Amino acid sequence: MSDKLAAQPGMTGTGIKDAAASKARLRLWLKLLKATKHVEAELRENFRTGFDTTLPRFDVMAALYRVEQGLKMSELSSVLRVSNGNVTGIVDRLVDDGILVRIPVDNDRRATTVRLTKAGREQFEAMASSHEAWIDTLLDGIDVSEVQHLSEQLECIARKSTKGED
Amino acid sequence: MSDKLAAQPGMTGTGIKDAAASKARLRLWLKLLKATKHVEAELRENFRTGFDTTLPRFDVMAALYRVEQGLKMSELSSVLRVSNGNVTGIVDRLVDDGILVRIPVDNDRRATTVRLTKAGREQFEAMASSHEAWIDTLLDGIDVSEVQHLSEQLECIARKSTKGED
DNA sequence: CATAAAAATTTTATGCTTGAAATATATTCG
DNA sequence: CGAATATATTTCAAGCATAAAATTTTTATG
Repeated sequence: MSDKLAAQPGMTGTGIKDAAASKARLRLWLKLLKATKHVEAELRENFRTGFDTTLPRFDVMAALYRVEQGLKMSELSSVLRVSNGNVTGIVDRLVDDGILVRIPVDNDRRATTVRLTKAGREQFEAMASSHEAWIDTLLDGIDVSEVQHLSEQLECIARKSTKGED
Repeated sequence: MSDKLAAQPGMTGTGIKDAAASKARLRLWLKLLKATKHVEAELRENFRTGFDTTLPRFDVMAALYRVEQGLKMSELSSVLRVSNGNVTGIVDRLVDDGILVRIPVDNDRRATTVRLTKAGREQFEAMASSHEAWIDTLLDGIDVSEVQHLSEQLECIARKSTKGED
C-alpha cells in the first residue's frame, strides 16, 4: 500500500482508497453497531419485562398493523427482510397465542394471508405506545435538530438495500 | 397529550416531552436499525462465502487478537457484551476448529483462559483485512469529513452502556 | 476447621435466524 | 392434456442469543 495515496486532499470519490479514511469508517461502523446493539438490548429487556414478548414478535405485529387486511407470508418476510422460514416460526407462535390468524387465499391454495386479531391489534397499540416512549428516552442524547442530518447519513448506508420506502 | 407543549423553542433538555420530536426519534431509530442490519447482512454473507465463518466467531477472534496472552471466559463475555453461555458455545466450536485453546488458570481451577492459536492469529489477520475493506465499501456513501460528527452523535446513544472504551 | 457465601463457568430450555431441501400448488407451453 | 418450470410455504440442520438453574471451586466468617 503506497503512502503517497493516503490523505491527499480533493481525492474524495475518485475510487482511490485512503488508509486513514478506511480506519475512520471502521471505527464509525463499530460505534454504529454499538449504539444499535445498546438500544436493541434495552428494548428487548423492556418488551420482556413489560409485555412478556420479544422484538421479532413486535416487528411482525407492527408490519401487520399497517395493513388491516393482512399480508401473505412472502410479503411479510419481504417487508421485514428476513427469511421465509423465520417468519413461519414467529407466526406459528403468534397464532398459538391468539394474536394472529392465518386465512387461506382464494384461487391459490399455496398461499396464506396472515392478519392481526382484534386482541392482537389491541395488544399492539399498547406496546407501540410504550415502544415510542422507550425510543424517545434512549435517543434523548440526540438533539432533534440533528435528526434530519443524521437520517440523511444513515440513508447513504442503507441506500443499496432498497429504494428507501421507510 | 397537550398540544401546547409541542414544538416550543428553547425547550430542549427540560424533560418535557414533545410529540413531534418523539416521532422524529422513532423514525431515526428505524433508519439506524435499517442501516445497521443492512451492513451486518452484507458482512455475514461476505464472511460466509469468503471465509466459511460467521460474524460472532470473528468478534471473538477480534477480541482475543488484541490480547495475546488471552482472556478468561468472563472477560470475553464482558468485552463482547454477550451472555456467558453464548461465549461457551462459540468458543467450543472455535476450539474444535483449532483456532482457540483453553488454558487452565493458575491458582483458580474454576477459571479458564482462552487464547488464539498461531493458526487462529493468521486466519484472523486475513479476515480483518477483508473486513476493513468491506466496511470501507459499505460506508462509502458517508463523507469522511462527516465521520467525526456522526461518531459523536452515536456516542450519545451508546453513552449509558459504557464509559466508552471503544 | 466447617460451613456459608461468592465467583467462574457450563448446562438447559426456549426462541431467533439463516440457507438449503422438501412439499404442494400454479402456470406455461409443446 | 401433460411435463417442465415457477411460486408459496414449510421443514430441517446448524448456529447464535438469552435467562435461569446447576456445578465446581474459592473465599470469607463464625
